Amino acid sequence: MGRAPCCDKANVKKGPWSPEEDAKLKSYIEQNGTGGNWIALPHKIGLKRCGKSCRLRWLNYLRPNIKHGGFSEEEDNIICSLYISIGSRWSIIAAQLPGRTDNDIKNYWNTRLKKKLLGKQRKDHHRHQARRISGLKQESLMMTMNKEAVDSSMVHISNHNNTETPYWPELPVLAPTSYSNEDARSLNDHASIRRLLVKLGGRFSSTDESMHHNGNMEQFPPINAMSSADSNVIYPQEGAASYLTSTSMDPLTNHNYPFEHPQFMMEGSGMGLLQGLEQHQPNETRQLGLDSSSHGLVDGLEFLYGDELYNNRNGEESMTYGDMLSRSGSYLVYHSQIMAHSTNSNNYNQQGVAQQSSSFDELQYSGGVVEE
DNA sequence: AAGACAGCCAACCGCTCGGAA
DNA sequence: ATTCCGAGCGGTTGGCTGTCT
Repeated sequence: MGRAPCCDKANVKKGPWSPEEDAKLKSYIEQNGTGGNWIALPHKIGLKRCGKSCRLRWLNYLRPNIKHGGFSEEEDNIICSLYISIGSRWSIIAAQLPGRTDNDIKNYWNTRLKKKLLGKQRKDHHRHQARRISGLKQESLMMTMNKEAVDSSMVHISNHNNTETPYWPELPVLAPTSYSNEDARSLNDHASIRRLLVKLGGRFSSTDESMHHNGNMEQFPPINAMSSADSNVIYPQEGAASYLTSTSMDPLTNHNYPFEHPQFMMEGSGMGLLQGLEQHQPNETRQLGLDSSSHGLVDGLEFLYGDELYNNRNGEESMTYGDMLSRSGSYLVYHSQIMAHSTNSNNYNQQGVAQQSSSFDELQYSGGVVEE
């Protein structure tokens, strides 16, 4: 026997909302809030609508400060990079874009962004194909060697080259907003952030865990350790230094991204990454035993890495796929922090209005040290 | 001018999760 | 410990609109 419906389908109106219905719902919620019960709400105000439908209408359309359409380039970048990091978790992505709803972003992705990226990919595919081939054999060997790490869903955060400023897409500054004490406490709650990341498929391995004492590093060698003689493995540092609490530095606009100070590694990030990539290159990423088809991994990341990736293939300093993964993993961590922060700082008032706080200032985590 | 097609987006559906009983 | 139920989420659908032929 199936589950009982949430409302009487026969007496419920479907389809587009009329202005009158909108007005009724909006004025009621603005005056009284949702009352914490969407199912009962339509009966209270005499709407022949399902509670779920009311909730959706409010959240996606009637709620104050909702933006529709007109996505900026910066928003595009955030959506794309988060999608690659975490996949289709639209609510989390939406939390990073004030005024945007998950539904809006989902629609935008499905109708425009995906095509935009795939179009670019197809175009660039032909342009770059020849260049790829030359570097492919060596890279695929490395990736095969790293297969075990990937199979373990592990991307170990490492740095391609400490002295080199990597190319990262420009990201918008998320304007700091004020916090209540409670918000600040919650933001400083490492455990809650970690829980979120665990929930998202990742794992903190921070200084309070035994990562750098118990041989985990050996168990999960850094993915690019074999791509260079001096594996720039970053180990967590004892005596955690606050990174983002330094006030003069904007954590987003300069290049001192959190992943330059990683103190943790992520499990599952590789799978999240690949999950996202599979949308772009299903056949190729599916074979992610990372054989010669692993160049598919690169496709779809071009917008993150620019042509540098391909251009470098001609030079001596060519970026390896291991580097790619490392950077991607770092980027994931970076975004995971955004997510963690967002989740902890987003709260909803009684009316369901998102109280978005985007400051990074309260998000503390320990710094890292690079072993050369 | 009109039919076909594609794109877009609001809304629905069904599932999972978590809290309350 | 179990069941129930509402909230929330992501995937999908259907209809409207614009463009092409």
